[in-house]
Amino acid sequence: MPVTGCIDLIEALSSAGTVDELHTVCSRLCEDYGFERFIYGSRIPTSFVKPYFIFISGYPKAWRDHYTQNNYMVVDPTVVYCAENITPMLWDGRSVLHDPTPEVQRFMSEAQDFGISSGISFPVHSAQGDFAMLSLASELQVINRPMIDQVLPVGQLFTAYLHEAVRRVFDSDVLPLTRVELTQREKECLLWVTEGKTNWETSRILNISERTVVFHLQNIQTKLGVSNRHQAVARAVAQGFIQPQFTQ
Amino acid sequence: MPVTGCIDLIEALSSAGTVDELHTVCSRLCEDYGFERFIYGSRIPTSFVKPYFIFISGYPKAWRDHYTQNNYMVVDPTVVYCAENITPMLWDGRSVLHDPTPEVQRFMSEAQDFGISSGISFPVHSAQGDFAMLSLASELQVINRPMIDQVLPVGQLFTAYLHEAVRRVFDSDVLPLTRVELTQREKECLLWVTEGKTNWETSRILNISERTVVFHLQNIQTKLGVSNRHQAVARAVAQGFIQPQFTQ
DNA sequence: TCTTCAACTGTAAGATCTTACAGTTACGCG
DNA sequence: CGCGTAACTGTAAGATCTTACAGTTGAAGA
Repeated sequence: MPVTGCIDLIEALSSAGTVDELHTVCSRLCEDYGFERFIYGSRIPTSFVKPYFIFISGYPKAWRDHYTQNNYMVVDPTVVYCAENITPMLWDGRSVLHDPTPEVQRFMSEAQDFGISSGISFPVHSAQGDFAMLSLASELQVINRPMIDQVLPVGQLFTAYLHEAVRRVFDSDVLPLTRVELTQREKECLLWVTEGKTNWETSRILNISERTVVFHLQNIQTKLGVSNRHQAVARAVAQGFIQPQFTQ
Repeated sequence: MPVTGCIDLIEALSSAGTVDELHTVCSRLCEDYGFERFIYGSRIPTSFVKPYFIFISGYPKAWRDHYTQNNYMVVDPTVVYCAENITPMLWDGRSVLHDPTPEVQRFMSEAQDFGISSGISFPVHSAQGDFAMLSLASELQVINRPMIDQVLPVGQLFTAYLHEAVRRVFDSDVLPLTRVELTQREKECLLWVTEGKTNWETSRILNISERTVVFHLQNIQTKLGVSNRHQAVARAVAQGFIQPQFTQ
């Protein structure tokens, strides 16, 4: 059934330079694998209370508006699932969801009114703390297994490349996501903070004065634009500035 | 070429209950897609300084031992790449790596002495902060494109299911990774700490006394088994106990 | 050579967190 | 009705972080 090779689609993503081009590639994936609609969304941990969201929507505008107005992200079972998992989720009006709450049932039935009846959602989580997902949707009441089996591997890979492409496009085009760099020493100081060490303890570990530890941590706070050490730790960990060590 | 369907392999993962069974499924993937060797590894952020590692190795034992003794995780370009990225990495002795350092060149040549010459590595990052990767390796000097194009989509999906299965097996079998639960209120308090708020500010936001904020944060520290608030924040963020909000 | 930057250091007042003490209230479950 | 649990509250001493002041040193690049 697929007329475009999976590799071709991925190359198309890599060479896309605008959101519109990405939209087109997603539409092609949809068509090729027998779905009518798609939507991509991602959440960037610029803040925990008010993160930054990116959407590329192939869903009906009316449904998107309704969705946003009702803050359906917290209800949508595909979002809830994908935020916690790494494997795809199949969904349709009935069988797939385990004991849906009335709220979720209402949500699914409303979606169906807009032609979003069944589909598959692919989650992605990045080392930089991004959460992204791509949903492919169909008007079919019940999910079509053979169709799914075909799109399953391709979709998972595609979604990873799609998110990578989105970040590339947004980092160059749309400004609000500025990446800062921490120096080696700053990361070292921060590492020991995440391990529960005090300034003094860290100074002994790194063999520098306590004042210098404070100095580096102050610089981190300035660079990250945060108001205290707790926020700096949260931001740095969430965005992958420091990762668990490989060295034992 | 693949004799086993991709879906069958994934079902085999889901029904596996031991590490040995997972090992067998990975071997089957290898065979089916024309690779000789595989290795799966994951890093669980139990601590930033000394995280917990899990390996399922289909690599020669001698090479594994040599690798561990030399702490090659910090040199291995596939690990370095996968720790930062979400898309697969193709590798072989020459072309694929951009300006390898002498250290990396030596590493690649040593690997080759053990029959690890080229291959593909699939990264996975989970919402719980796990980092995992699966490498499929071949003795071929130069990477075989048609072979790769076939395994690319399947490998990405398989790796996600593999990691899920590994966590399932380890959570039930091997004890050291005990998951704790934070209450709703505890998460709320922690959320505002990650946003840089003081105890007093948080108390105003949540409409409780400052003492109660302290109380919840103390409970979090006890539950997570950490020594202060910074470590609690780092651990909670790293392990996905709190995620950026979906509600605007 | 001049500039930039990482890395480093000291003092001190004030803000905030940590820890120890000792409780109350409301809810669900057996 | 007892038990466990989430959620809540007060006081106070001591530990730790934050912010303000004001710098030096060495290496890399223009």
